[in-house]
Amino acid sequence: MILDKKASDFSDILAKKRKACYNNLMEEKKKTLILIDGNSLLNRAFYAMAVFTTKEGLPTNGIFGFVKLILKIIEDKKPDYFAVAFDVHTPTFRHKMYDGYKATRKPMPQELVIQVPILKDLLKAMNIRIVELAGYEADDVIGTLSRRFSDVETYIYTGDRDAYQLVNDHVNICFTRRGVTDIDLLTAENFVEKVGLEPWQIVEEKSLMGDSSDNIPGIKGIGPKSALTLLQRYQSLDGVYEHLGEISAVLKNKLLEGEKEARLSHTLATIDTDVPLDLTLDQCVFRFPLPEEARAFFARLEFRSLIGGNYFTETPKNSAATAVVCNDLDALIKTAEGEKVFALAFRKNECHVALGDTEYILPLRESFLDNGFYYSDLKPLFTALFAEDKTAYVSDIKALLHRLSELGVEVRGRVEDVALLHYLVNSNQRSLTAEDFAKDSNLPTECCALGVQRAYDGVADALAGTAEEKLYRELELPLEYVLFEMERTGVRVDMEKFPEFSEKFNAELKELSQRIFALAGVDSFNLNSPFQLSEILFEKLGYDTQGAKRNIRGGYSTSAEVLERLAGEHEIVRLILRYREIQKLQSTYIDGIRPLAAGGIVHTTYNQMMTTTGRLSSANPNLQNIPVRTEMGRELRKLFIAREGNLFVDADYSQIELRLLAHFSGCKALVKAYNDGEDIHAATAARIFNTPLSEVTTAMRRRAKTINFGIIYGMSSFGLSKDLGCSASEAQDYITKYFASHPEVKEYMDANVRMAKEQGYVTTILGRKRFIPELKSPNYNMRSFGERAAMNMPLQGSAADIIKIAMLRVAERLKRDGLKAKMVLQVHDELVLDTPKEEEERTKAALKEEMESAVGLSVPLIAEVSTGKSWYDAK
DNA sequence: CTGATCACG
DNA sequence: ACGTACGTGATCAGA
Repeated sequence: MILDKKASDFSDILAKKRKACYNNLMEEKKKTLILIDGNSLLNRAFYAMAVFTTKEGLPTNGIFGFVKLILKIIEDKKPDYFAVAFDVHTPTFRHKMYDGYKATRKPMPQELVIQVPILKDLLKAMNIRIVELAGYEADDVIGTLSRRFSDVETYIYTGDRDAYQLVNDHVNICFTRRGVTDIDLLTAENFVEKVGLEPWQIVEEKSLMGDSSDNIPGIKGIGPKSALTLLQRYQSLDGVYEHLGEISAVLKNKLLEGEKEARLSHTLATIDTDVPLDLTLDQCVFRFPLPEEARAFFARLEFRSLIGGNYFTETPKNSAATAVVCNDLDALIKTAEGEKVFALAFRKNECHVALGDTEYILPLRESFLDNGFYYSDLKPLFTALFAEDKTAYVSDIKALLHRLSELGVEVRGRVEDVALLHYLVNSNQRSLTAEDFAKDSNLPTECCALGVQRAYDGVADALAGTAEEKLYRELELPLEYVLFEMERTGVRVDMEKFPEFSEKFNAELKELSQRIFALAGVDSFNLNSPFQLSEILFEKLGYDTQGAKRNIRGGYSTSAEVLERLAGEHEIVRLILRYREIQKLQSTYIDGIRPLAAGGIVHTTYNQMMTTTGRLSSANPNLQNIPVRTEMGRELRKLFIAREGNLFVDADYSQIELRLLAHFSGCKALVKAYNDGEDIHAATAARIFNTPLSEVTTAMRRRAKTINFGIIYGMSSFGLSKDLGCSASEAQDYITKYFASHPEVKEYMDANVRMAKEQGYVTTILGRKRFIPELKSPNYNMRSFGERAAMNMPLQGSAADIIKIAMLRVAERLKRDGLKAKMVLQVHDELVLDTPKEEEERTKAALKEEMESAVGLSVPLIAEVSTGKSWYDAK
């Protein structure tokens, strides 16, 4: 018996139960009405998180936050009636009465303005009533409805304190602080306790103290404190003026002088609860679940996390999908043997296998007490599944290969990876999980394996014959196997060296901190706290901040860049810089890596779906940022050693991105310089400074080198000036000169930006795409960022493409030539092999050849090879 | 859980 | 008028 309980049936029952419960509540209780101040909450939601956009560049963060709030309200309050009120942009009676009304308010940013009409459309799709009336604000509309519909329990959601005045025995305020998730509930019972006043006194309070956000004047010199005291004694504005005689002279004077403003403010702050609205309660009926159009709308807005929820009428497609818990492994293996295709996913403590339209859930046990299977029990199942005649659909093949290799199962059949395929379609979305794919396919999360398979089918059909498909099939998918081998092999580390470094570093840290404390004249402070350090340097010692940037909490930056400017004059700053350097080496590289090097081997994880450009990234530990730039840091590379009897063979692409720039732009000067084997930075200097090559000084060469880097990053004069240590105008001068002497580079960069704007994306040498929605942003900084990314990605991404090709070729070549070398590291433009000494020369030659012939460019592609017993020596 | 800082290409 | 190089990951402090 395979079937234990049909999980899908089970979830049906739960859904029915939930609905029954919901209906019961509705009948017993007073009905519930939700009123939302649309503008107020959209604002809150917008500013609560960073702007994010859809793939096409439409900002949606405000809408997303708003919708999340609505879904939470639906869950918490189970509303029977629902309405969202919006302001209409025509002058209201308040503007007519007082020119200054809301005059100080900042206009909505463009990114928010465009979200308003979309939010309204979405609310319509969700069947939620929108109310607005020219000449009135959302507040007035809400006030009116809250008074008119008096036999329902009303909850008003707003971030505007004005609405407090509406609280009564059937009207409650849900006040949102910081964003929209932190909600403060105000009711008739708790109001006085929380606010210190009666609801109606809010108007009295505002007429005294005013309201800067609405630019309501109030009385000059009266703030929240005195307003509260006055009202607690005399209740109202009228009461205050009736008892002027009892009030101190100073305050009395203020009150007399400001009486006119106070009376005006009173009217402005009073919410109109009698707006001529033509709306009945029945027109605000809210129905749950939400209509299917709402789901479609969510999908269009790319609200991936929301479309899978149980908010909607039904799951239209995929109704054939069923999930079952399996407890008979043998029967499942039999079933599997009869299938040609399956999907596999891991979720929580479960292994999911999809065969046909059925998803089999195998609970995994960690201890004797758990139910389910031990992982090792699954070996026969996996052996059957990964047989030659079958195709597997999975969502992270490399992780799977590790799991299978632990069990000793060999992959004989075909394996497809949806997550990888999806990454090639949109590199802006970080690696997706099997559950994400279930959501994408409108499946419940327990059908994650089916989700993987259906998502694959959907994407693969759409990609047939495209560059993405080719990249996937010929580059990225085969590379998964190479990376898997690299990770599994790992890098040998010299365990004996850790304590040596550690002792040296710790002793020096101790001494440095003592000297720093003494120089600062304090017992001690936390040197690792930038905040405490800035207090010592810039407040206690009073050093010149030299316009150092302030960070968010008002402290001055203590970055190396700032400290280095002070180091010349102050011994303590030099010591701090040295402390920082050693602390970094100790914490990140010694303490960080040692525990990950069990058995003398570190196994990093290469993430193949992380970056927007196509590069790999490395984590746990990150072996792509081992120090090299300073001698002390570089010493740490002695930790990484070749295996017994072996050597590291290390090859670096020489200036690959600059060579790609020459190739893509066709810049005659660059192409010629590379083909003639010139020193590229010196040659650039000669052209920028209009000097014969023989007269280029080292200083000129250094500048040219910096400029060459700047070009690759889509440089600005400001950024360049910072690196060059010159003024922005001087830097601009260099840029002008560079582009004048390399006009093709200018054209190439412009073309990249233009293309990115026209088609929405840029591409690499292999056709890898990066979408750049920032280019459509109304925000200048975002757009500028997009332009720089458009200039950089084709270079950085093509370099990534090329080294990936090289890795495949090297792996094949080693196999073909019967060499025992193992690839162990990739650092963007560098490959490190661990090779038996006897094969050093053959391996060196093979590595260099394969790397240099990975692609044909209009300039030579050079890899510089070296060898050594440690990574330190192999340079 | 975010920001500051700093390691790499 | 206004902030700024491109791409990553790890650690620590301090809400």
